[in-house]
Amino acid sequence: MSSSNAIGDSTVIQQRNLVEQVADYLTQAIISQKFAPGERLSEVQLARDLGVSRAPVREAARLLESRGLLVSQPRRGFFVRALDAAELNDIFDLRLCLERHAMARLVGDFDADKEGALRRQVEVMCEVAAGDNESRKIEEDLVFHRMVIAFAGNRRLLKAFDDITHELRLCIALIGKTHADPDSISTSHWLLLDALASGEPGRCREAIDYHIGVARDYVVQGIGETVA
Amino acid sequence: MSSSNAIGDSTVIQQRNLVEQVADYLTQAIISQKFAPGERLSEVQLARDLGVSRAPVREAARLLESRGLLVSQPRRGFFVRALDAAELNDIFDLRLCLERHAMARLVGDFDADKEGALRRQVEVMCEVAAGDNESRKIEEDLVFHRMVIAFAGNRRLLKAFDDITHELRLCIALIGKTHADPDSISTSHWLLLDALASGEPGRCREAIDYHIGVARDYVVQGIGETVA
DNA sequence: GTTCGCCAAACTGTCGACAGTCGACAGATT
DNA sequence: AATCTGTCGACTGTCGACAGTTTGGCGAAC
Repeated sequence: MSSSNAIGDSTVIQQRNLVEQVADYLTQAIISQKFAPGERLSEVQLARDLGVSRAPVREAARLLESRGLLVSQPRRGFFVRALDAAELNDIFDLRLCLERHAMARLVGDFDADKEGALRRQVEVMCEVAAGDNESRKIEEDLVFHRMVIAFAGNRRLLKAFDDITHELRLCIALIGKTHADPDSISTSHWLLLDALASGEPGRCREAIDYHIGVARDYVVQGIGETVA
Repeated sequence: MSSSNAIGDSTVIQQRNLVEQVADYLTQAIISQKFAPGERLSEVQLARDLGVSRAPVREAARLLESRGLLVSQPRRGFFVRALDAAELNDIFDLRLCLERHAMARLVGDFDADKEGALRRQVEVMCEVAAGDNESRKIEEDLVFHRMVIAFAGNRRLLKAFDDITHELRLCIALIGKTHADPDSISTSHWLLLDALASGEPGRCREAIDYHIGVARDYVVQGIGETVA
């Protein structure tokens, strides 16, 4: 495995699709704010920097466009997606829509296996929350929510969630920090688990509404500070 | 000036790039069953047939992949998406999830303008339902549901709906016919309108659950007959 | 008759190149 | 001084070509 930050250092990269590698590089660069929101990306320059031709760069860019990390203007090229407060609200509203549905579907056939798996994941999140690896916290959080949706049994629903996952990473990265309080994260997720274990759809809905609402308010407030 | 970027009244100079044209061609070919589900598509052959090079064909294929009309296997190429009953169920379940949410959001600020627009669309659907242009029926139906979601005011939600729209067209085309009874279509949509106009979230949910449920059962049953 | 291995054909992944188009800048004009 | 216009540079859209891989068929071995 070669270094992850640069693709075309000195060794030529093989085997894995160039498209995927370029896509990973671009994703990382966008998430880590190496490219500013709204910045224009030149295909030729990217190809030069990464030591590949324009074809894989174009395909990777199109892939990231479909994931909402880039936007393209005809004959002008690709730009890093810039999110405003309204778009952010929409994303979290859609997330709420998907997770509500998943919780409702899941509470119907919740069992010990699923509960155990989710419980272990929350424990992992608690461990990570103590440290200062911010991106790891985000990823483990997303893993939990993805598990909930996966357990709901609708693969197309899971795909829809994966689609907005990249946008979630982007907007969380934009405000530069996760939830301030580590305890609040864990308790919030324990509440989701309790609601599922209770078997009551009403409690599930309350729990997920509260959970997503807090996350949305936090991010929207954060983006407001960033802009202002 | 009334038309600064237009020549004449409605003729806008727009040179559609080859990618879009190829994408449209492929979409039409897939929807109209010109390509069988699961069939492998050769980039070179498509390029030859369409008189273009492989680059636009590849990009168009990638676009259709992101829309769920094609699937790609590394180093093997693109295949026409084949849907089974389970995937079909998942798609309609996700559609229900999205439309429920949109109805709930929309019923909050439903007004005469929106009601009028939706009413006119249903009337268009009634006119079309009398004829035998099947694809037109499907399109006008989708227009109605898209309007509902657009009126809900969440653009990301609308994008999620647009994403599954292509898959909906595909699976409706697979069973080869729309709802048998023209009257049932119109009444079913009038019910949705009445529910929205009533302002009661409960009635909205009932109406959309019934509406999508009927459509799903119809399609799932249809695909069962096709396979069996 | 079946299975394995090899070979040729076709295909995908990637590359470099060309042409048309867009935006910026300098010069001309009012 | 401000605006219009012509030119220039850079970039995207598209193309044809090459290399490595996959595929399907044919023949040999069991």
